[in-house]
Amino acid sequence: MLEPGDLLALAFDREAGVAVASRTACLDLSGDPVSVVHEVEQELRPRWVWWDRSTADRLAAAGLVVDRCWDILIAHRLQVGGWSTSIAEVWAHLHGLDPQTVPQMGQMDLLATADEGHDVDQPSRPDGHLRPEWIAGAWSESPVRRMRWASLTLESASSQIAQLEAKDSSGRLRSTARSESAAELLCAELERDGLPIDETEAVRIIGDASGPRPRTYAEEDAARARRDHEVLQLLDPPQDVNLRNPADVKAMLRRSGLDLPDTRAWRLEQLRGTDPLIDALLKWRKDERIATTYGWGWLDENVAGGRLRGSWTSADGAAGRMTASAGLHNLPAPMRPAVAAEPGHRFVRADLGQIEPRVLAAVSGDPALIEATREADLYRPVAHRLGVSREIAKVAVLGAMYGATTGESAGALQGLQRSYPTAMQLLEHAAERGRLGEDVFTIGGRRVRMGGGASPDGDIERARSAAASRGRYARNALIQGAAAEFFKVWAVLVRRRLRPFGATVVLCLHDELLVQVPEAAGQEAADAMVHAIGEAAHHWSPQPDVRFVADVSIIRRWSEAKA
DNA sequence: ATCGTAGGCGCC
DNA sequence: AAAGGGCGCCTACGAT
Repeated sequence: MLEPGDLLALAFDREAGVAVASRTACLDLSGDPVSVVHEVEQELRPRWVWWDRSTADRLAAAGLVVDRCWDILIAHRLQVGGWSTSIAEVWAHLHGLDPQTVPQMGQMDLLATADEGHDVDQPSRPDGHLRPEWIAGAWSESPVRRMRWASLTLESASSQIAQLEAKDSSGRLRSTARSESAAELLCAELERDGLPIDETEAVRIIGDASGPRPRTYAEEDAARARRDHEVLQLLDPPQDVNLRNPADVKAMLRRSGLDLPDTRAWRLEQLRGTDPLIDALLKWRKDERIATTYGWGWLDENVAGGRLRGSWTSADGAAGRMTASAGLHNLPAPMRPAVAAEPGHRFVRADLGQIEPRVLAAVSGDPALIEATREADLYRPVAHRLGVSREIAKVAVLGAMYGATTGESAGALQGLQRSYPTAMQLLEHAAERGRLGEDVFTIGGRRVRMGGGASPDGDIERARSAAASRGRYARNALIQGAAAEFFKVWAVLVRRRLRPFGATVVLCLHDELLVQVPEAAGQEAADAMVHAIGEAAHHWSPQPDVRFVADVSIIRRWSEAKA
């Protein structure tokens, strides 16, 4: 029988059945696959191994909760960068097969012929590649196939772990692969559960911004024309301007005596109050945003049964941030009152404070910056040390991490280099690699691809600008990527530690977690979320003395959180 | 018609 | 205070 051990490969298909493979046994478990997995989870607490998100999705759909896992594709992407990959490619990689010869799904018919005389109950073909039809689902068709699939899953993970440890003896890569795997599982659950929405409130907000729900296309056009008219009526010689065309808007403003390089909001915002046209245009854009992106169509398409659902990826961004669709990551502030805990429940919202400079202190090991993290407001000691205002210090630190070169922060940059040389050197080194087109690596071991080096010929100015852009990108990726890794360690710990309270994570937002919890458990859950920060830092931070802080509140609506 | 790109804005 | 990094999603537009 199965014994307590670390890795336990899982071939799970609710309809077909379930097989598991450990180092000592391989079983096709008959009966109810859901209760079987549940029992094994409770009794053995294994680290479940699977190939990709499809297993996480199946577990989520079955309502199964497991804690520890290893997602082979997630671990692979961590090492090769943000490129898409597949089971077939990772298999080929692990077995030293030529990636060019990986069979495609479209070739299945041809392969079936070429396969004649071979045992199609074997997962791999004579040439060593995995059978595409197995990957597509044929692995689950019989007990023997399920067991073979579980076995090769375990073998693949084991050899992947061996390769990964040979590359990184610190164990950091392995640790990142674990937390990133759990984050991928969390994404499957976020996708299934969605974010609680008070639909009545959502309807009210959308109605206020874009007018009542149109019943016909004509009504929709009329509402659109009404919004446009608020701006166009201010034009002295009456003109027909397409407000949705930036070039037209720029020309319109020039005719009104405003010559601007572009029409971006921050630029117009500085002119607010100087010209009614500017104010009207800014209001038009806010309303237009709600009407087009977060209006009736958005509500119909993404909100159902009191939940806003979108797709979640755990590391889609270049530097490994989580991404989400359907507005989950960019819901305008005026719409946030619609995000409301369900009856009898509360949200616990926690966001990591000043996460990027604290992460910079951790990954660089800069002693002076580590010292600054001891303060709840890190920018204060930095300002004191530089002899500048807090605001200037903040802009300078952020500018150093984003690659700003001009403006007020440029002066303070000198001071940063003198006071925090270790941190600044780390950033500068990353920027230099980026300019040269060389990949950089986050502290957790994620490869960030720089996509092609310097172009050999052509416009020198363009090449210079592209190199500078890559430099800024690399500089930021190191920090943003590390922050994303730390955040995910925290998020998956919260998922596990808060489960006894009946709490579920309902939103992950780069440095912010929103958890829904039964009303009575609010305070305990909030305390546990704060405690999990220290635990996450213990797991993740290369520097034990770096302090991470959070702002936590127990609220009914997302909008109630502090500004 | 369908595609990719650019400008723009929402959030972090 | 400056306008730098990331993503998703909108519209318009030029190329195919």
